[in-house]
Amino acid sequence: MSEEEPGLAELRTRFVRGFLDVTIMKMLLEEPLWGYKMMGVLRDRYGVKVGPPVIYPLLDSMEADGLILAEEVYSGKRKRKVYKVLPKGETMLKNMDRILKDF
Amino acid sequence: MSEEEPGLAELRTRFVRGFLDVTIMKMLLEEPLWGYKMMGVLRDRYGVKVGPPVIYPLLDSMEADGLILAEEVYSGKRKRKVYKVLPKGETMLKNMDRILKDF
DNA sequence: CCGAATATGTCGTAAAATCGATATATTGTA
DNA sequence: TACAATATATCGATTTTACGACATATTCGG
Repeated sequence: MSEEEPGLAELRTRFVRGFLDVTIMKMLLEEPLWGYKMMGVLRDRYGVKVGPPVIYPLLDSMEADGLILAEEVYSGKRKRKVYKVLPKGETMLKNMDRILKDF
Repeated sequence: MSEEEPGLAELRTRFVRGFLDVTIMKMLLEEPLWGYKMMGVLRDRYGVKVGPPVIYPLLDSMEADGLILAEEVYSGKRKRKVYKVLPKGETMLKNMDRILKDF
């Protein structure tokens, strides 16, 4: 009916995909998360489908960069790698805020 | 000397490259620009090198999408395609602002 | 006890982005 | 008059990124 607007949803998807690392760290400030849970939050909150081949290598590289740190949490025999943001990651988030504010 | 921080400059480059269309429209709100001039502004203001094979097809597709409109301006025999932002482009910028504000 | 959901992870290809090189023409400067 | 800068535009190869499909193991509900 209405002509397609330059979709808010599409822009948000672009932003989340383009700054998935930053988005993940923002999410981590709100609640403890592990890879599988992140995929669900990204789907439910942003409508962005992020699969295992995207999330797990990304989390590994972010940890290697010193942005986040994993802690292995067991509930029974099930292992979860719960992440938290490190100081370097917090600096990155502050820099991101500055860029977005200036824009 | 100091270890590399999660660079403000690198983040800005990522943002500009990832949202080159949006960045260009923001620039167009401030001053009239054409492709060649845009490359210089992007280099001088953001330190982002954007070459001809990137800028010209992008401007064409943005015009095809109805985001911007080109006007051919002649100074002598030299042709410049000066762009302005169309309503659809303004809507996109407003949506972008909303996303960045919510983030 | 079986299937769906949870949880992490990789392979290999397919799609997309990037970017140097090239092409053409005009204008300004030394 | 020759060279640098302005201005638009494309080709093609390389590099990067995305993503379906697969693999493995645990847990929970019916």
